[in-house]
Amino acid sequence: MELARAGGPDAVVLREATRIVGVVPNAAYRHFADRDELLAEVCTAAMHELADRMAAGIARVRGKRGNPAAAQRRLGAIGAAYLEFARAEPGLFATAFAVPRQHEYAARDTTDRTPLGLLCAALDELVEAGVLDPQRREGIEYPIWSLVHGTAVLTGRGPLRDASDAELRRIEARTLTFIAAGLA
Amino acid sequence: MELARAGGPDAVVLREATRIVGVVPNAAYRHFADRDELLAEVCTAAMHELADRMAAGIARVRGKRGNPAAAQRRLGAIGAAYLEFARAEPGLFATAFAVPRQHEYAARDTTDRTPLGLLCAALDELVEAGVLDPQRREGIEYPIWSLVHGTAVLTGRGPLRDASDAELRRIEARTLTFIAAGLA
DNA sequence: TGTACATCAGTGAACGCGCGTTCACTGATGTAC
DNA sequence: TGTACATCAGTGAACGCGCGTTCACTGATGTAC
Repeated sequence: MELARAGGPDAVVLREATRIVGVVPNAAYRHFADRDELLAEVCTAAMHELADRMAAGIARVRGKRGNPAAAQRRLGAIGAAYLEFARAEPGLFATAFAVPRQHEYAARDTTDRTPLGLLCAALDELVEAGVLDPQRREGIEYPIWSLVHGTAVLTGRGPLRDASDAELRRIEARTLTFIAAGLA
Repeated sequence: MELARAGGPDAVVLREATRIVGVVPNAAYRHFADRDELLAEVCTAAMHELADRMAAGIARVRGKRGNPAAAQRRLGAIGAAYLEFARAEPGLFATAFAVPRQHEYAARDTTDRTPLGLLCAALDELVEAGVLDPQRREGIEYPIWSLVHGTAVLTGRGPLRDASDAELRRIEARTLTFIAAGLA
């Protein structure tokens, strides 16, 4: 995780990991079949870290379930936490999306706190609160996820990475506004 | 370009490139300062390739400038070309976004066919055609770009990569619909 | 209560590999006088 | 018209590096009888 945090998935190097732990390189093979398995576990952990931060963002919003304003703020908190994680931890963010496949962590089951699960729950609440038309609910998690993810990628490692903090904030704000417009 | 097409930015290996050309490895240093400079040029070329395909998609749409329906179809063609490129050429797509910074290719100047430039031009036409409220025009290229890019990334190398063709088509369709909703 | 044995994390040494990069060089091509 | 010289793409040989991975091993810990 230390390596991924500092340098992304490519920095997850088996020998270096054993060095950090203070152990001889081949000792790693007691715990992982090979380098790929090590990386896969780091990726999964990074994805959980992201989900945890999103869940924390949601938890910080007061207001009981079903309240329209609270439901909207919860959705906003999800997006904000996602973007914040990508900005604060670019290495972990890149790593989270480097290997694992969908079924491993994007299940709709919300109990295991996956990013997609949390988003779906928030959207369901929005329907429940009467903010989002039930007819528009199905599958709308994908464009929303894409929008936030795209913003994170373009402004992170992507072509917009050189934007100033002010520009960045404006771009992120527009992203969240656009989602609101798309839901209305 | 061959290497990037097949394996993304990491596959752009100096020695392998010289092997393909049929030349001794150090001959490369007659043309590039080092491996990074080689990669940078490949990235730029990949980005141009993307822009070219987008431009070709636009050109395929009939209807004169300012016509509302044609303007909308042109915007749709841009998004479709972007997603099509990401799907058909995942290696080049990843490479295009691996290194270059914004100012090198995302200028608003439309004459040099950059992705952002083409998108902005299409949005300007949408305003001109009376489809998009001029007040909403400023900066709206960013969420739109993010949305399409996010979809390309999540369904390409990302967690949604295992989706079936049918699911993929549905996700892409929802992406374009969401954009339309966001513009209305 | 004591002994034999299995388990298992870690050791030490070594492997082959492909990489980027440096060096002094050659030999063809074009240019100046 | 011919000769001297600069330019420059490519050569051949070598470097050090860090990587993932394999091998036979040790030594502590826990368990069965």
